[in-house]
Amino acid sequence: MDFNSNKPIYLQIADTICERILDDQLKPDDRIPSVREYGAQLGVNPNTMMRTYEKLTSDGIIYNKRGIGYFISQGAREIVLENEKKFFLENTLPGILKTIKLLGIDPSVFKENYK
Amino acid sequence: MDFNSNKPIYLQIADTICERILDDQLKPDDRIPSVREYGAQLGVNPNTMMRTYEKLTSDGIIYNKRGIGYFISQGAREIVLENEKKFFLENTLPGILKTIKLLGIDPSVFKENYK
Amino acid sequence: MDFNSNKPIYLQIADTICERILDDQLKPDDRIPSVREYGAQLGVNPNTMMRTYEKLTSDGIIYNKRGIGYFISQGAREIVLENEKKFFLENTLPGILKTIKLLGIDPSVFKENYK
Amino acid sequence: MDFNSNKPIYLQIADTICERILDDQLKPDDRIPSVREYGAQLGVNPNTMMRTYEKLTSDGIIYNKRGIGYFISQGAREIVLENEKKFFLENTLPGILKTIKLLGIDPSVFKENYK
DNA sequence: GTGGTCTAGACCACC
DNA sequence: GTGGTCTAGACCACA
Repeated sequence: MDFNSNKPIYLQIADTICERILDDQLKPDDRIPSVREYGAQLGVNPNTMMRTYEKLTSDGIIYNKRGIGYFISQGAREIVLENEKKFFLENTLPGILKTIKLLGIDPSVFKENYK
Repeated sequence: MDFNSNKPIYLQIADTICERILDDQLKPDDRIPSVREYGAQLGVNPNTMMRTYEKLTSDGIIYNKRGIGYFISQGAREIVLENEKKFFLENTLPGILKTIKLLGIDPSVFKENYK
Repeated sequence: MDFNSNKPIYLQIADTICERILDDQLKPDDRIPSVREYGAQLGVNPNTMMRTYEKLTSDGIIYNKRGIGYFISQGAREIVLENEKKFFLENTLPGILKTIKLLGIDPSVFKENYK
Repeated sequence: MDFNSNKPIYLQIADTICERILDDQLKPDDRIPSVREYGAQLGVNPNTMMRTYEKLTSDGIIYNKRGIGYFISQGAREIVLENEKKFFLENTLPGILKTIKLLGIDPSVFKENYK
């Protein structure tokens, strides 16, 4: 957690969870800690955790059983991958291409540094 | 101008100016419009324009003649290039490599889409 | 059982029981399963079942013999019918009329879909 | 505002705004009050207002200009109508039909009471 | 125990 | 002035 980042904490936490899903550390129907528990763990207010969980729920990545807790959705990994892929191709890639062209950087740096 | 972007408007405007410098549409000692004029043009508050000019001034990209206006600095193009190159190699590149690896994107997309 | 519905689970279960009463699947003095048994059947906490039974008891729809179990009351069917009729005419109907008027839905959809 | 309703306040407020949109009291690009102003008006915490505005934004009904305020979206009325129609046909109608059948209510009550 | 909603008050970036 | 995020603490319904 970077408390000074310009990226909201609740989204940073969401990202962390998404990464764990991609890594298969979190699998469908796994329970994730309660807002209170996780909040205490991270030194963050339960309300902030709640915002994270709301966001992930509306994205279909986790689901809720009332009074019990939050769980990873069935299609979670696919949704996360899809989101990130989309974000990359739409937002990141065009900027990159424009930039390296402007800066005169050879596009093969990517292949060379790719391992 | 994208008023809903998460990127501050004043930085979006700064970017626009930097791009014109890179394109040689703006050359050293060219005068750029006053905050009022430019602001009216873009439908933006003069205060916001002022922040743009302050930022570019502190970067050494433009300079001010009191009572006359703002002008492109001598080394402007080089500074802009240098800034962007540095930013790209330090901040953007590592993230890109990590991401495309995670998403299973072939690094040759860059070469293919490069024109 | 829909664990994500905004309707409490204990009320969903109560509704299920009421429907069986209306259908004559459950008749006066029939015994209904114990909270443990029924709870296990539905994958629901016995506490939740208890709330269902408490609610139905206070409505006079079921009654309890200590140490033996819960049973359907004599007037159960009439009570359920009465409750639902009252609820419908008081709460549901006015909202429906307002809504279909606003949405421009023809009130004959009811007659058409009624089978 | 009904502070004792089981429906969250922030959703009640959202509904109010949606109704005004349907009534054409609020038209595209109209500004709605700031979270502080509207909150004070309704005797509600600005945070609660914020939740309302977040919800409506994610539904595409209003949009935000940073530092300026929230405004009605172009397609707002259509979205609201669509949402309510969908909700009615999917959630409300089936229950109604089931109920009136069970209760032995003649479906022509709708036509008769419709004005 | 769990989540869901709400308040009060704070700080920040941006216009 | 605007929204956006966060904390602390409260109360409630539900399991």
